[in-house]
Amino acid sequence: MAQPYPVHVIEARWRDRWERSGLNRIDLDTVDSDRVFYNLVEFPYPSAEGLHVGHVFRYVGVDAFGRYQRMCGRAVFQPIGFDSFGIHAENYALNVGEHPRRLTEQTTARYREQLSSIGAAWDWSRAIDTSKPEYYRWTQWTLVQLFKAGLMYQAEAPVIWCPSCLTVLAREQTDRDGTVCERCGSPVTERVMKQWFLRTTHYADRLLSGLDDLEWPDRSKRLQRQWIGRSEGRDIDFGDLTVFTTRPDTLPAVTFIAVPAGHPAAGSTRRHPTSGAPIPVVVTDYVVESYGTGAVMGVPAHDDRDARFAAEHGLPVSDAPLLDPVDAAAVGRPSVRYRMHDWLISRQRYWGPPIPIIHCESCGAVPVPEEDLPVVLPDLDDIRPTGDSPLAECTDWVQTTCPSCGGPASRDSDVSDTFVDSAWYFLRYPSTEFDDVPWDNVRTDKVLPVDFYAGGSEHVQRHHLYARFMTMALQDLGLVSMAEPLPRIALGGMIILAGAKMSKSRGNVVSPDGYVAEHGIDVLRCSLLFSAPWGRGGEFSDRSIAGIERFFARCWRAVAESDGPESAVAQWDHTISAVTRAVERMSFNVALARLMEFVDHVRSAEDKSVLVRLLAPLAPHLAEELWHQLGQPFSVHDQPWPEASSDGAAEVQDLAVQVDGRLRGRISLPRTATGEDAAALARSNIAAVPAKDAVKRVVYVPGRVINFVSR
RNA sequence: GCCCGGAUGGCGAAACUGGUAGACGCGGCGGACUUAAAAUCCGCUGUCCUUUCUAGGGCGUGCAGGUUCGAGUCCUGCUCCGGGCACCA
Repeated sequence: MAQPYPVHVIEARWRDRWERSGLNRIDLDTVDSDRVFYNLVEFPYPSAEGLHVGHVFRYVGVDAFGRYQRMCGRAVFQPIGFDSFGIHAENYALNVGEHPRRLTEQTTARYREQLSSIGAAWDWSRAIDTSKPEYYRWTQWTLVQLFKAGLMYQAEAPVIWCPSCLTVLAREQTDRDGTVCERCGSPVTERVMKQWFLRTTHYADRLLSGLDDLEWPDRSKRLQRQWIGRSEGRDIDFGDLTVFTTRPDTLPAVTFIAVPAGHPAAGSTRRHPTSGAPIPVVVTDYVVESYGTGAVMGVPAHDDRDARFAAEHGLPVSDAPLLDPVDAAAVGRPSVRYRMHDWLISRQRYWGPPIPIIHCESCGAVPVPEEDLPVVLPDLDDIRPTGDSPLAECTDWVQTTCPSCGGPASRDSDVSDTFVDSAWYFLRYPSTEFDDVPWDNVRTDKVLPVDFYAGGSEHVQRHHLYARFMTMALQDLGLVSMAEPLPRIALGGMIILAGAKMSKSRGNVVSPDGYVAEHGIDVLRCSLLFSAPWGRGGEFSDRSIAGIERFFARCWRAVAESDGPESAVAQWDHTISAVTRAVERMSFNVALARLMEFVDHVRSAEDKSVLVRLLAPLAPHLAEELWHQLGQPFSVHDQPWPEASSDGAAEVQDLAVQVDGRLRGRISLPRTATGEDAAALARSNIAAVPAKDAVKRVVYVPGRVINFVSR
């Protein structure tokens, strides 16, 4: 469908002008802290398939929101970057036989181009890339700080191992409930290795209580609470064997103690702490070694699982009376357990920041001195897995001297989890030009916390939690002043195709490129935003494109043409407040609907700039062009957001007339009319309204309904 | 198993805090303009019944109840779809 204007010429022209004029950048040195609006969206992992329309949907919603904030007078800081380290890139590189660095350069370049083409007001001058030494230097620095503070430690832990691929797998790289390797289908095994952990459990209570004050979706808070999984109970000693229970009142009815296979006490007995009776310690398949004390009281009379197990194995059931609350509260010792574990950050992989630790026979684990950072990831030719970390093969790199004693030592050959990269990246954006500190405290205090963080629900348990943990830890170390970096989060909906999330492996990725080439980015932006509320998402469809193109053409003509006498338009107020409300709650579909209703009135309007300004966050290029056509100075995006001049109460509106709650007609009168006026008007216009003495009650809701109740 | 979200025309959806269900758009049908087409514009478009052709009425937001003058919205019990956690003591 042809537009009445040259779409691509206009879009290219204005995007170029915005970039040259620095429209999307703010001066962080001179800006007033109160005006800063840090509008952040989770930075993408640059995958090989390129940006798809689901990304575009998420990003343009965030962009529209940021542009709106800017017109409301905020100094919007809207950076973007690339989360380019990680297993996904590494695996893809292995599959196609390329080096991850080269592949990442390609995919990042393509992402940069696509992200630029969507017309979002990114501040590209502050872009970050987690796989670049100038970034991961500070990721490593952060780990060194945590290590020095005792928040990073090494311990033996099981990892998932694929005996066929000779590699450690992440849980996400397994199929069928973590039992087989997703790449080769072989059954996976467990292997115990020494690994690095961050002490997230130390912050469990603060991570939990901090949630109360956050402006997050209830869903997010619930998921994080569930993930942290705080559970209060008692530790009870059965001799040398301690159990954890949340039901100390059932202690008298204990008939066995359940432990997992391999437990040293399996097969023995312990004395019951109160009755002294011998209690067998039995192996069950339902006790988790790593939770609680790894041993559980078996109470068949009060627990279904214990009852089933007792029945199957001929164990006795006790009907001893339960303890009353006072006695129960005196049993054992109070104990709090968490489902959340410390964060295992070691990855026996290649494509990540080397863990900045040197192992020395005499000094133990020594952090790399800050002046020696970054520990640069060596450029290995062959990163195919051999059964050990790829970096361990690189002996020139591994062999080093101990920073503490100067003796021979070796570098840790693991890399850190990608989630470490993204746990602090929001601190880096405002300080990208500093190469002597990870972030400048004046900058950080001015710009953070993030005013609006737009993410996906897939990141609630991990990324959002790790970001909070990291910030709390850094606060305790005196390195940042805030505890909560992301006080306001909104979760964007996902765009799916044929019922599934878009991904290359499913072969259902829809690229924005074709649509942009054919219709321009503003049309794609608005048709995506029009098809569903931003927070919901849904099945991808290009059906709304035709409607958006017609709407744009009507906007163009409404501005370019005039008919009849020009007059002030009373309906502006209604439209302005409706669009404002819709944008505030990210319902851009409704904002567009209200503008569509209104556009034809603009032809005879005195002040057409209102339409153009309301359109600016949604269709930034078209609005800029229309603004220019109106003879207004560059840029529409610097203009104030229109304000409604009245609440519209005096306007004549329709009022529903009901009898006993059933609709019987409609009358028109201002919302300011009294109940008497409304009742009289209804009675004279609508035959179904009963006589006065037959009415027991009249319910009048101004502007909505008048209901005559006869029963 | 536990927790959560969702279900509204042919389709995407709207409905502020319990107050006119289906805004807006797509698609469809009919019409105007045109030699014709495209584009554009106008009208109709949940469903059933009655009709003096102008309307009037019944039903209708997954199902069954309830509260209320009034329920898509609140409550109870279900069905289906999506998501999270999962032998977590």
